Amino acid sequence: MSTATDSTDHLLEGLNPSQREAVTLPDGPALVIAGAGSGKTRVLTSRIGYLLGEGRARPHEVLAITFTNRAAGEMRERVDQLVGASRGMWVMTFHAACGRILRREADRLGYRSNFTIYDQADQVRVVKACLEELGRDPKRFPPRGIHSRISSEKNRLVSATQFRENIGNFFEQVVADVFELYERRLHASNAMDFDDLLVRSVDLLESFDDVRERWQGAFNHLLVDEYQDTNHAQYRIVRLLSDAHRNVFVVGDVDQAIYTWRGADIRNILDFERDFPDARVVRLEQNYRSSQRILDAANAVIENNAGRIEKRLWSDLGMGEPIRVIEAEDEHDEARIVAARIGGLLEGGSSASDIAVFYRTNAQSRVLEDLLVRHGVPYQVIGGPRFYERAEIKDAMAYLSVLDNPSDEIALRRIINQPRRGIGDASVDRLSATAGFSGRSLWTALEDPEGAGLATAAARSVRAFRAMMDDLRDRAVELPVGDLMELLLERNGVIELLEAERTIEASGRIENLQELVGVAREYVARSEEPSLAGFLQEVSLTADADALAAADESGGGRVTLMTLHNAKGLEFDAVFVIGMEQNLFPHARSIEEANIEEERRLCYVAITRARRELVLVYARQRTLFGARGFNAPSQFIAEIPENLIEHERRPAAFGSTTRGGSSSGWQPSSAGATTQLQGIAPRDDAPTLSVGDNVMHDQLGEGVVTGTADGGQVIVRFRSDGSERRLLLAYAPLKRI
DNA sequence: GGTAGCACCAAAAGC
DNA sequence: TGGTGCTACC
Repeated sequence: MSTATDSTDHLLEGLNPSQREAVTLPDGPALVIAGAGSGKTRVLTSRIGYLLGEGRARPHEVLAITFTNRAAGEMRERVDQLVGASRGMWVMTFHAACGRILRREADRLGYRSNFTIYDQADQVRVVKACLEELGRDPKRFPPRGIHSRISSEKNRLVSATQFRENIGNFFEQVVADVFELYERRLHASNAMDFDDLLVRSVDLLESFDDVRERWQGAFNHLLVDEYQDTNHAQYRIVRLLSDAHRNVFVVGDVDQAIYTWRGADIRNILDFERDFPDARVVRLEQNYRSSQRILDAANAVIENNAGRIEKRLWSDLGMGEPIRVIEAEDEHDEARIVAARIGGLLEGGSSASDIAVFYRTNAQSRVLEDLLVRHGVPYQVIGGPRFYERAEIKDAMAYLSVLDNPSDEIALRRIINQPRRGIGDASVDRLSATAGFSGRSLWTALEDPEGAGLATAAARSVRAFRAMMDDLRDRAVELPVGDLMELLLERNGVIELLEAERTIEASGRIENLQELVGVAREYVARSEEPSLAGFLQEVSLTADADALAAADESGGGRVTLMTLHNAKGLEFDAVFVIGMEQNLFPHARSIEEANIEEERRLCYVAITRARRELVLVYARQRTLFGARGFNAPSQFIAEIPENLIEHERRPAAFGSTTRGGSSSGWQPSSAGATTQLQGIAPRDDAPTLSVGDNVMHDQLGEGVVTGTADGGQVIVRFRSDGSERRLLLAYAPLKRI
């Protein structure tokens, strides 16, 4: 019998022997090799519960690291369900944990604890500004490229100075110059980028013995999920924080490492046993998700990779259905096949939410969406524009950033003339230059606009802006952040302006802003110590507020479309992978860069998402970037043993319009309503319409006239889809209602 | 200061 | 093909 006491018995119920072994391991380093669908989250949460139940750790002594906020939230929830004790426990991402540590120790590094966190767009903007200052042509040196180089150097803990010592060509020379300037600018703005959160934490822990000891003592158990996704900086943090107690419990799967292109270093997991020679290693190979046939396919494919830890998934769910491989004529045929098969599954009683379609590149979703709409299949696309990247949200957040940290020049520049208040680029440049001369911040320069040589009108606007911000800063002291947000939106006049616009887009923006106020209120209600800075920190580390939440809540009853990368961690009864072609998947770029192994891992991830049914589709020809091309079927198809596959080949297409029953009644809608009406005789009973009239269109439904134009044109916004169309009065089937 | 037109480019995306 | 970012204009 194990040493489990009554309080921990229930944590081990239903675990298989390997899972149980992992959960109950003694203190010391541990590596859990967790295959897809092997219950790793369960092992992690049970392990935490077990440590608490055994009295080996108190909640605040546990640091559990995940890679996404979502995963952190789920883990916290499951720990709560298990032992109801996640309060005070650090269950969060690397970035959030580092941010928290850095806020407390900021002064050691010459930062103020209210430092701002720049997101990707901010970072690129700074790079661009640096290039301009250095007089480098952004065409020859694209800011995004320079930025990504700087970021990858930082993730490898290479400083600007170290980088300069090893430059080999002119491009790197420019990168080195920008790198140095970029770091100085961020520091001057009391700002950190995402990489800084990790890099500065390493600096902090390495440079200050007392700080290191304090944080090493703060936790006595460190757990890391998705360890194969750690980059070098994160690896150093794990080492630094676990050095004293060495209770480091990492879970991962090399075969699911699909993020090396963004800095993840699989050597971290491959070398774990070298780093910790006394590490206990547990393999979780029993899969609770898929049929054996699906696992056989996954195993066979991944065995072609060299750099891996030997592992073979098995399941007791039976052999299941054969894997279907289908040849399509082109991407339209492919979409038709998938839509029809999905239709069949739905008729057979499957739930749409149990079905997913994966593709390598986002652009592939479009054709399929068309077909699903025609077939009346409800679907959702994961990915796309994110809540916190929308302009109005970023503007509102920039206001908050300036209120909290007026040194944040990027944020200040963003809002100083937003909404328009007559402070143009020229004025801002003057203010900034004046500030630069006297070594002050742009914010300080706003106190004396005349001193910077601004004209009276501009100076007045600057004073008014500064007065408004000062006032808001005063209010920020007592006002909860939700109320503060509401107040500033009222004061800066954004809502009023949007309301005046009276367009669909504007009311969408208002809704977004209201949602943001709601998010802030919700933050205040939920936090132990709500603050403006805390809210900013949380938001800047959250990128996906709506996309994934929406997937959970409104996702019921919808087929899910997403990229292969987004599929990690999810599972569906039926999985379709489209675009199974050489050059598309594996992607041409990966082939060029000899990165086939990572693409193969992506394929492994895709296959192992399926519970019962897996359909792989390739097209003989496809239009890419406007050009038609032929590709061979993906090499990964050939890597699946033939006896697991059932091939289906459609008879050669005769002409696409006559195929597919449910799409037959559909009429293609051409781009503009005016062209659609070509060849129809003009009518003479056309109504006279003016702006504001409500109208009815035979095909497009109800709408409102928003303008008129020469040649008898009328501009109508339709209620059904919010689209605005230019119609010819003489032809359009319109009547006033 | 706003936008129409045009040239250019094109993988994936967490924090 | 379609989205984006810059220039040239109003």
